[in-house]
Amino acid sequence: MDKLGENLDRFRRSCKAKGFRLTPQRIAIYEALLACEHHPGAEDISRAVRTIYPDISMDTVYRTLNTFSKIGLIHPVDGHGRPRRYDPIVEPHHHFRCKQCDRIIDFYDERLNRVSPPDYILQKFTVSTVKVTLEGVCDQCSQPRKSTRAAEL
Amino acid sequence: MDKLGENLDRFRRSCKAKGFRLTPQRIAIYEALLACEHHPGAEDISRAVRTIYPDISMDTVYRTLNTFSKIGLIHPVDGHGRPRRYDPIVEPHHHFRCKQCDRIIDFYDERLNRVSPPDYILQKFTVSTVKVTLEGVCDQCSQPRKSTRAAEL
DNA sequence: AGACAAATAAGAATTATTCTTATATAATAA
DNA sequence: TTATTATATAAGAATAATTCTTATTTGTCT
Repeated sequence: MDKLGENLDRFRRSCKAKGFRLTPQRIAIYEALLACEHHPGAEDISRAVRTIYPDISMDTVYRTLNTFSKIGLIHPVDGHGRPRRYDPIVEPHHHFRCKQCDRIIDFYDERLNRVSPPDYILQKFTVSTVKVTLEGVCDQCSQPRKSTRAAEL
Repeated sequence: MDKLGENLDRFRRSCKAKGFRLTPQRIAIYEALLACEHHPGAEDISRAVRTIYPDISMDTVYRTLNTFSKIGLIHPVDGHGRPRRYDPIVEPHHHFRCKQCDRIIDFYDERLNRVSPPDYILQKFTVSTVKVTLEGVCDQCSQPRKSTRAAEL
């Protein structure tokens, strides 16, 4: 089975397992999540899904993203965020965020996966996640002409 | 000079240097930033400043935080965030965020300061900041009784 | 002290998100 | 396969954080 199929399969199983109904809206939203690169927000998802279901409501998009998030099918990027953006990739990986166009680009690095907090922190707090996030300017925005900037400077 | 004095002094010089006026509101807001632990948001700042200037407007608080942020006197926590929270400490350090009470606790670690992105990323992107963020449950919230939780479970 | 650009207060406007309610529908069992 | 029922949905109101607009005030530099 290919990656997309695997994901869709996991999605169906997760819904079943938790007793959530497999509605066309949910399927379309999950497919849009997988298709949208650079970590879509509710608005991106809504736009993508509307090409198939023109009457989908924003509320459904938000509610569904929250639902998926609760089952662990997707993760909100950063923990804090508004407009909140989501990541449908659940395997360990890291993020680079472009300060200019606000794209968030995945990357994988074994070394970073193993970054660990200092002992005196581990003794005091229960640490469940360690996130390494890079910020800077992406390849597209570095080229003065072809920049696809979507955010303020 | 003590730490507080140093900071206030840097603050005055930064304002002068950029041609920003030294208004009582700005001074009060900057002092509140230094005094508030765990990375205050606009509401926290407003509450603190109101004890001295009861008529300060939320707009002034927001506008001033944006101004400070632009001069690099403070940094927004996380990059994305709403309610946005600020960090008046500009020396390199790291954050632990408690998922239960939402406190953000500073910690220092030389090893983490030296975490570096993989080469293939550095070749493609201009990386200006590397942030290591921990999430989990803090010491206060681990003690079932005395928890000071302020956020949803 | 006087002039002027910059900062402020007040409140309207905007944006992202959640809530409310009435209707529709997926899953289940008859 | 249809009837039942709990769950999901659409529509739009409500909320929260932030920004914008405008008229007024106030640092700063003469």
